[in-house]
Amino acid sequence: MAALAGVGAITVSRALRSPELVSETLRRQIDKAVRDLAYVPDLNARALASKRTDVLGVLVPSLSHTVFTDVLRGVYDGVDGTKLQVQVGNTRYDPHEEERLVASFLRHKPAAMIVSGVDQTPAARAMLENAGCPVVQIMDVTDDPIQLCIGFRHDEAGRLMTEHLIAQGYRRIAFISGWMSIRSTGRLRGYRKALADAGLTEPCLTHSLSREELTRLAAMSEPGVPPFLEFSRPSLGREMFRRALASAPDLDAVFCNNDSLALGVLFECLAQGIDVPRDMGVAGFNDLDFTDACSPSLSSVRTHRYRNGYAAVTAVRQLMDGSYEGPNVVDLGVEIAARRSTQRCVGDVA
Amino acid sequence: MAALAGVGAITVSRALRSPELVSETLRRQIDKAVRDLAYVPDLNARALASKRTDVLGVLVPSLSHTVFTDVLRGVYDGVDGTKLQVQVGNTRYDPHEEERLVASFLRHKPAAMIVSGVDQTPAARAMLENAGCPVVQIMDVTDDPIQLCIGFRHDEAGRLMTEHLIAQGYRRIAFISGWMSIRSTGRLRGYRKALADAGLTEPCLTHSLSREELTRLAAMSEPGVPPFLEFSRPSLGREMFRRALASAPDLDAVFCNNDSLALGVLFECLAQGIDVPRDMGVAGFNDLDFTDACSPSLSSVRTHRYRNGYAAVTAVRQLMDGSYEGPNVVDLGVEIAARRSTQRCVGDVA
DNA sequence: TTTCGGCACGGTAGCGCTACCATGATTGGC
DNA sequence: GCCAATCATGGTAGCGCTACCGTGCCGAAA
Repeated sequence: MAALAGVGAITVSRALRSPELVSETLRRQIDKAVRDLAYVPDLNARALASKRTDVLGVLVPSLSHTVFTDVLRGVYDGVDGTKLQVQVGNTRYDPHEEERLVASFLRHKPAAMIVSGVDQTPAARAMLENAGCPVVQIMDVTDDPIQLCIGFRHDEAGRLMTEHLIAQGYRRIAFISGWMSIRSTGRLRGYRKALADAGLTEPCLTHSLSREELTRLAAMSEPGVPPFLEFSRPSLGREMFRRALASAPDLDAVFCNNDSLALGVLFECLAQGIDVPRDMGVAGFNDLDFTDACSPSLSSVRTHRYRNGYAAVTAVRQLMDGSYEGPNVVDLGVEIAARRSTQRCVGDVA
Repeated sequence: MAALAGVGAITVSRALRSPELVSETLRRQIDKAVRDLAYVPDLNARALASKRTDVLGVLVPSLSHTVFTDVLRGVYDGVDGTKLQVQVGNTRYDPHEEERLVASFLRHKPAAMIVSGVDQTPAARAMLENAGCPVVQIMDVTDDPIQLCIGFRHDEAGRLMTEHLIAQGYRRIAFISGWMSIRSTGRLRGYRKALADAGLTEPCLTHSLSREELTRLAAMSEPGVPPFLEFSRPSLGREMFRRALASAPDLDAVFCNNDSLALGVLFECLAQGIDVPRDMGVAGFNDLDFTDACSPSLSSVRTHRYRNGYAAVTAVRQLMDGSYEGPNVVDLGVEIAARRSTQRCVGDVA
C-alpha cells in the first residue's frame, strides 16, 4: 500500500499519526492513496508495535442503574474530542468478575483505567498498581487509593440526610434497602451515627432481607434479571415499607437507599392514604430525574455522578501527560435536595 | 518465558489455547511456569498473528435509557461462559457517531457486531456488510437487514396500545413525546393508523416540540446532559400534559412515548385531582420496572429488550460456528401490559 | 523386519505496524 | 565555501504471538 503512494511505509505511518512532520506534497499523495485503497490501519498491529493504545477502560458494577450510566455520560463527554476510546466493562457487583475484567482489560494495554469503588480484591489491586498506566477510582473515597480516587463519602451522605430528617422533626426513622452494596453499607453507617448523635434509636431493621427472601424475590423477576436490579424496584419499596410499618407502627419517616424504593414508598402511602410529608417523611438517594416531578416532590441526596465521570477523565488526561497536580484523594461531596416529601416543619406551621 | 518452562514457545501457545493437544506432563510444567512468571498473553499480538479476536462489539444509542441497558444485560448474560468479550459503544443517537464507531470497532477485527436499529448511514452499512464477521441488528425490524435483524415493529406497538385505549372507551387520545427518535416515529405512525381505522382524530399535536423549546429545555438541564435524556424526564411529561390539556380540554387519554413521561402525567393528574383511569387514561411505553408499583398501576407496552439482547448473542454464536438456521428477520413482538391506569370499562361498570 | 499413518512437539516465517537510527538535502553562520 | 545544525524521508529490526510445515517417535499393518 505504501508503495502505491510512492513513499516508504514509515512515511505513511507518520502521515497518519503526526501529519505535521510530513511535507504537504507527500501528505496529499498519501491521503489520496489512503482514500483510493480504503486503507484502514490495523489497530492490533499498532498496539503491538507501539506497546500502547488509546483505549480508556472503565469498569462499573452495573449498567442498569442510572447511577453508573450518569457516570458514563460524564466519561463519554470527557473524552469527546480526544483520541481516547472508551471501553466499558460490567462487573455486575461481583469482585471476582471485576478481577477477571481487570486482567482482561490490562491485556489490551489500555491508556488508562477508571474503576468504580475502592474495594477491589487484592489481586485486582495489585494488577492495577502494576499496570503502568493511570488508574482512577471513582464513586467513593479512601485514604489509600491505588493512585487517585475521586468520589464522595457514602457514610457522610447517609448522615446528612438522616440529620435533615431529624431537623424536620421526624423521630422514628427507618432505613430501607433491598440489597446492600459496599456503598449502601456506608450510608447505613452514617444513618446510624446520626441517630445515635441525636439520642434516637433505629425503629426497625428492614435494610437487610434474609437469604430466603432474596431468593424468593429474585425468582419473581424475569429470568436472567440480576438480583441487584430486582432489589431496587419500586414494588420492593412498597413491600418493605409495609413490613417496616408492621414492625414499627409508630414510624414517621423512611430513608430509602435509593430513589426507586422511595418512589414505591410514595405510592404505597398514596394507596394507604398516609399523608406525606405530614404523617410520613420519605427520602431517597441519588436524586434521579423523577424526584422533582413526584407529587409531593421527593427529597433525595444529590450525588455528582456526571461530574464524577467527567472529572475522572480530566484527571486521567492530565495524568497521562504528566500535568496532574491535584491531590490524590478528591471528595466531590453531596447535597441534600430537600423537597416536599420531607418538609414537615416549614410551611405547615406558617 | 517458554524456555523457562523447558518447552518451545509454540507449545506454550498451544497449551493455553487448546490444552487437549498437549500432553499432560508438559501441560503441567507450562501451567506452573505461567503461574510462576505471572505470564499474561498479549492480546494485541494474538490478534495480529491470528487475524481475529474474541471481541463482540455492541453499539447502542444511549446508556442512559433503561431500554438499552436492559438489552445490554441480555447481551452480557448471553456471552456468559463463552470466550466472547463485550465491548460497548455509545452512539448517542447520532448516525455519524455511529459510523465513526463502526469504523473504529472494525479496526479491532471483532468476532461479531451487534448494532441497534436498522437505520445506519450508507457508509456504516457498507462497512458492516464487508466486515467479514457476523452482524446483527436489534430493537427494530426491516425487510432488508445487513445480515440478520432481531427486534420488533414500533408501528405495530403504537397501533396495539392505541387500539387498547379505544377498546377501553377512550376517544380523545393524545400522543405525547418529548423527542422523536427514528423508533418513536414508528410508534406515532401506528397510533395514527389506529385512530384513523376507528374513525377518530388526533386531539392535539404534542409529540413534537419546536426547535426553540427543545433548546430552552436543554438549557435547563445540567450542563453536559444530552438532550434525549432531558426530553424523557417525568417533569417534561407533566409540562407536556398541561399543554395538551390546554389545547384539547376534552382529552380523555394520553399515550406517552415512554414510561418516564407517563409517570409525570400520572403525578400531574394526582396534583390536579384528575381521576385516573376514570377521567383520564394514561399509557406508557417499554414497561419499565416501576409501572406495576404506581398507584394506579401504569399500563404500558412490554418490549422484550432483555430477550432481544440475549437472542442477538445466541444468533451471533450460531453465525460464528455456522449453525444458524433461523430466518434473517426475527420479530419478537410486543405485549400490551394492561393495568389500572387505562382500565375504564371493566370493573367500573360491574 | 519394513512401511506407514498418527501423534506430540519444535523451527521458521511472518502478521502490520512503529522505534530507532541512518541518510541525503537544505539551511545558516562564520 | 566550509561545517554544523536542522529537516524530511527511508531502511532495518523487531513487538509477541500463531500458521504452517517438518521432525522424530510410537504402534499397527504388511
